[in-house]
Amino acid sequence: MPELPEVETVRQGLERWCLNETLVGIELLHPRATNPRSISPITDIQGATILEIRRRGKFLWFVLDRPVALVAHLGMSGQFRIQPPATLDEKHLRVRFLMGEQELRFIDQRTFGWLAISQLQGEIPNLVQAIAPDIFDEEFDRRAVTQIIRGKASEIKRVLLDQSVMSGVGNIYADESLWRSKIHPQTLGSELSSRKLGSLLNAVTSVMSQALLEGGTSFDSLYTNVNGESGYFSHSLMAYGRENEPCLRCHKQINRIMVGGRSAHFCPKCQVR
DNA sequence: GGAAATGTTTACCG
DNA sequence: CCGGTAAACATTTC
Repeated sequence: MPELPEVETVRQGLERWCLNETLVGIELLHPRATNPRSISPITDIQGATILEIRRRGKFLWFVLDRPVALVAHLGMSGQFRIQPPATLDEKHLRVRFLMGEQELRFIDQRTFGWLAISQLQGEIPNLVQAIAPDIFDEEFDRRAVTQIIRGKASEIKRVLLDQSVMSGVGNIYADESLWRSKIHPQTLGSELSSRKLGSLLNAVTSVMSQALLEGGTSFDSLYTNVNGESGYFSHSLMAYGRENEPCLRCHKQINRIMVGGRSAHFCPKCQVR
């Protein structure tokens, strides 16, 4: 469940089920589930109590009754699930956390996701320090981000995916935001006016807010909330995954090109360079 | 069989 | 330092 609305959906589910729970048992089932930058084995936090679940962009972390946090990134296919201990192990179960009544399970088919123990530096774990605030963060500075983007000689789609500029936007919401604000994905950051960037940031906010209300985007059972339920936003996609289908504004066919090594979907009539 | 998939990091080149 | 590309990670699906 990888972009901001999906990760926030997971965070809310974890908050509902894990707050004030103590991790009485931890079982690691796959070596790649631990990020190499973890300062200690995940099993070291056995006995810790979860006080808070926080998020910045696509990164989640559990605040514990200890000076370290448990950080998680879902990568492409990571999931957290809450299950009764009697439930059969999922095929790609990577880490099991035994809590009071339930198990918290980290499941990940492609193993690009990971967990890590990280030192907290103020509010933010060390592993998340290089990640810029996302657009819903109190610390998000619209004016500063606009200036950073205008200083980039790089294609706007790449800049949107750059988590050190602003975080949380991935391939789906980048395409959707550019479609909504009528910007061609290969327009250079330096070519965009502050006004145009204002409408882009508004589009990022609105598309991700709407997706969050619908429980995120799921194309299949790989992307679900902690109860295994899918979100509905895939029905609202205007550009992503709609190659050769008519633009819902002007009816011209949606194009797909590669930008920064990722697919970019856009309307060649509405989104001109 | 080939290509692509909601992501990040690193190495390398200009 | 900046920007761009390719590869790496692993599994599944079309």
